[in-house]
Amino acid sequence: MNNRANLRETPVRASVAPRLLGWYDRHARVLPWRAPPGSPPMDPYRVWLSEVMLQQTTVAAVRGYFERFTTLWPDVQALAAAEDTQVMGEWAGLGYYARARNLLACARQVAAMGGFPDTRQALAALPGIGPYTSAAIAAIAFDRAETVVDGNVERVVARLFAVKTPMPAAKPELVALAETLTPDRRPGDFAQAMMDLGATICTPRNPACALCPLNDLCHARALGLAAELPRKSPKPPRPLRLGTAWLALDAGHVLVERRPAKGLLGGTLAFPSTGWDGTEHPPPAAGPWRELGEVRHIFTHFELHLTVLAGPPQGINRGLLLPRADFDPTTLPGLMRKVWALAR
DNA sequence: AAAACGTGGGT
DNA sequence: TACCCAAGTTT
Repeated sequence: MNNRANLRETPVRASVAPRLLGWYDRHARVLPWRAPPGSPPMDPYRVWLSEVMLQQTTVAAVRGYFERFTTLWPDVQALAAAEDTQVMGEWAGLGYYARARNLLACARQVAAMGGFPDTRQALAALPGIGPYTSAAIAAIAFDRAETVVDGNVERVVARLFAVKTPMPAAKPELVALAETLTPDRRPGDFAQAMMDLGATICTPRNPACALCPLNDLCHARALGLAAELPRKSPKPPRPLRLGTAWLALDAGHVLVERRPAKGLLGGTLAFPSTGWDGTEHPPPAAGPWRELGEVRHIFTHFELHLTVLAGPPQGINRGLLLPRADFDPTTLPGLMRKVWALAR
């Protein structure tokens, strides 16, 4: 019998959840969207909002946004009634703007339904809620025994069972293994415990195995492989793209435009620019233009160098000429904040 | 099913 | 500096 089959057998496998829950009772991080261990579940609205914000995003980055959103919109009905542009403006800087568009679409569906559905399947039918988020809301907000698999859980499980298959090919195997660990009692706390363990102990590099409540069960540790798992396939190189942005402004006005709803920075407020894939666009005003400088920005799949030109807001052929008093640069995405910073 | 989709912090 | 990574989803 190999090690993995052995670990799957009951006594060892069944000890994971109690062990982890005991650790969580003592070490759970305190977070604004989280109920204390063993407490009644948090409001589904806050669970959902935090989970969407946390998709591919750090806890530190989310805190302020979560605070502002819940202050502005204390429940899903309030959010459903919000203006699209205000929600996009409040999301600005957090990234992955499809999340904001889906968030609002989801809020409106949920408000129309009279509240959040309480099953994973029904949750997964809503915009912006996929396999991870549906399981997380079902487990954390509704106490359902769903298995929640994010990047942390993948790493913990890959190490616990010493899965050497590279990601992302290993994903189905890791999900199946994770399912064998999910307890019927306190599944929400268990899910958060797995994620906390991955975030604080079972970290990508330099895992703190000596502090891990599961260290004596961990096959990767026994094999001296903990820090090397999960393995990953090599990433493709990041290409460089070039473009131009135009800052048409004077003492009283700034020219901006709303980007198309789909695609990169979809639905966000921006300064007019060329496409960044070689697509040319004419200047949005008559000029003359002078070069302010260059902005460099790293996206997930390419690097952008944007030449920024400044000129008077005359002979305008597109966009929206905003009075400076109505222009708030904090409603711009990160790239466009860098462009604006050049003007000051 | 591979690629698109942001950003900031850590090493 | 360069690269990795973070509570993924959509098409």
